[in-house]
Amino acid sequence: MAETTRTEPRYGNRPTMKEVAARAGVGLKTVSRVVNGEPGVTAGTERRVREAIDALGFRRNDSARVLRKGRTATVGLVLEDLADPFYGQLGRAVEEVARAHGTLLINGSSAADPGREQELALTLCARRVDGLIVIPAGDDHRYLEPEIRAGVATVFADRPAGFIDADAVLSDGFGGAREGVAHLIAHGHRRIGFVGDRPRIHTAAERLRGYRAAMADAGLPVDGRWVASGPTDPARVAAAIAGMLSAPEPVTALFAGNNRVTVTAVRVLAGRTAGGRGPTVALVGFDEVELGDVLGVTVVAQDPAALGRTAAERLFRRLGGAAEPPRRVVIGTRLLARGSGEVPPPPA
Amino acid sequence: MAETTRTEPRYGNRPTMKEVAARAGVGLKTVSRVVNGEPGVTAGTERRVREAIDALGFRRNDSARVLRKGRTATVGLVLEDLADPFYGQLGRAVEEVARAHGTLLINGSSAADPGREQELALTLCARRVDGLIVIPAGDDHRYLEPEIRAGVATVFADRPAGFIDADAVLSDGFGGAREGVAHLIAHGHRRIGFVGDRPRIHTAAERLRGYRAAMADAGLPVDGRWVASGPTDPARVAAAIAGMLSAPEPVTALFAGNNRVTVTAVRVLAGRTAGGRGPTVALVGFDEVELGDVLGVTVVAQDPAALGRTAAERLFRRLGGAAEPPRRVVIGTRLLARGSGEVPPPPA
DNA sequence: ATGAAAGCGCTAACAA
DNA sequence: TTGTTAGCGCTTTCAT
Repeated sequence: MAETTRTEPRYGNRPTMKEVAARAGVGLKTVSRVVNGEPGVTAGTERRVREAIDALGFRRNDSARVLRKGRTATVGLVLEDLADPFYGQLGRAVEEVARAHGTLLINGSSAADPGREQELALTLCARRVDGLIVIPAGDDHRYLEPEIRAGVATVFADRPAGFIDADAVLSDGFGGAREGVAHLIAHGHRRIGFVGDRPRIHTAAERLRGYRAAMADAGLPVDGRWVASGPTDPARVAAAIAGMLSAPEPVTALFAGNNRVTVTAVRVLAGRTAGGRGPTVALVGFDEVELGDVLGVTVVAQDPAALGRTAAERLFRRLGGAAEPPRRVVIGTRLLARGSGEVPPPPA
Repeated sequence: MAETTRTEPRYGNRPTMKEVAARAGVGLKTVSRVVNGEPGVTAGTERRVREAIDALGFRRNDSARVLRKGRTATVGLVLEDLADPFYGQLGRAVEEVARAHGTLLINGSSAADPGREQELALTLCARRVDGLIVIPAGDDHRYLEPEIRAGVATVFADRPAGFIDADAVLSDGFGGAREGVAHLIAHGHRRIGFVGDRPRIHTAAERLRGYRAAMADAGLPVDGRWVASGPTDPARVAAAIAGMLSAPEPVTALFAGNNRVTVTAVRVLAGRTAGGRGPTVALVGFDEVELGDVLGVTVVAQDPAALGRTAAERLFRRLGGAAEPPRRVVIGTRLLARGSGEVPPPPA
């Protein structure tokens, strides 16, 4: 045989352009032209090439194309959990914008683990995504500096980047929480509990800040036992709520710092009412929950799709060459009064 | 200059292994060894290489690697809608299995459009995914034959493939629907409505078949006006339900063919009860809805995570070389009685 | 309108 | 232990 080295790859046994060219009796470049719809091929030649393509089941190898062209037409999205409807909606919105730009989206879950966030983001960079949208799990993003310098457009969503200056698209957690808590105060509550995520999470901290601001605005004190910040697994949340409600001076209303907490709070409060024990407790949740309208759950709604869409549009503006300084975009929230937040406190 | 051709790519301005090698004063292959953790490099050499890597901000270009190695360590997942919690959970389960196999998952939404399903699946093949999990939107998958022949392992999930013989992992829609409807019959209902998706969707057809089987088992007739198969947007579903309930001989119970229908049905029925008009209507839904437990919605629950996990495991078994004939795996459902399905019909 | 040659950044094979 | 060479499948450049 003629070859000196015979290395094995070949992806199963996929035909290459070279083979298509041989079969069609044309040059390699002509096949390339046909495959990419470039001009300069006569109808007859094109037909012969297409026949060879179909006969061989040829499909262009995009890895080789990418290697040569330098652009992958791919963007990455690092989110927290694909199974969470909030991120699902956000991701879907990003996907649609990417699609409109002829770009493939690769998304992956960090599972709220900073190490996984970094691993995933860097894996995507190794695959040479043109751009990256990150929903931070960690709070230090300096690891992305070399990538950004090398030209990977990067936008942060839902939470800002840590220790680097970059675009960010956020919900108004402070304003939303403040409005939600003020709503409870307006309905007569004075002892209001806050149950939210770990305070090192930016969104959680902002919402807690909004809670404190609303209380301060009304001249109300905040008892330390009314604030429960930590992991939002059902067990911990249920215990925290139970504690606040069984204290000598129990809270008469709850502000839930995210949708996981709201769901658990609804369950706990439903159980209390069903059992007939204790008075009805008012509830306002941050972020929407499915069927919240039917259940009458008052919430401060975010717009996850707007968050994703805005972040993606910003990313593609950058990819298009926009060189403005990094900006922070804040997306407003909406208070949806549905019943649970309008329950007055029991008469003293 | 020495070069004859100077082509431009270079991905922004990323250093290559060659440049790292030059800076570290070693050969290209030595850098490759360090980057890939291969043996045969002294500690001192390795240190110098690592310094060069850090100084230059080098990151291996996986496109080039893939081109050479022939395996991408990537699998694709074509699902219907990332924002739907059912698919979100399924996707997340696939992601975890892929991760455990050191593989990246690329998922994308078909938006229930067969054309988009095909476009997305073939795009993933062009990127040379090693394997593919498809949740069909269309019902003809012959377009995948060349890909499968070329070695792309393919598994279908939630719905079977059309016109090709391939692995499939499905929920027991027939058995689940039959059980759910039998449950309503056991509670005294004789006129039961079915609201589901378009019958050309395999899952929808199976569930409708289960409904008919349960009715037949009990010797009950099925009035054509009790069956509404079509798109499950809220408007159409609400209209269908309203029609069934306002007929001269109205249905006394509803079986909802998917979670979208269940949500709309809950809304419609809640509205009726709130208005005080008409009797309470029993409801059993196929597939879980969030907060369904709190709302007391009786459902036939699927296990989307099990579906995803099982499909992914099957895919990786194939990638590992398993050559068994294609198999269909059916995952059972569970009836969760929570109240709405145990309401008796009004006295005649 | 068509094709030959070079090379994208990496890894496999082989030599030193 | 380390380096050199060839080539993965494609696009770019330039010649015909």
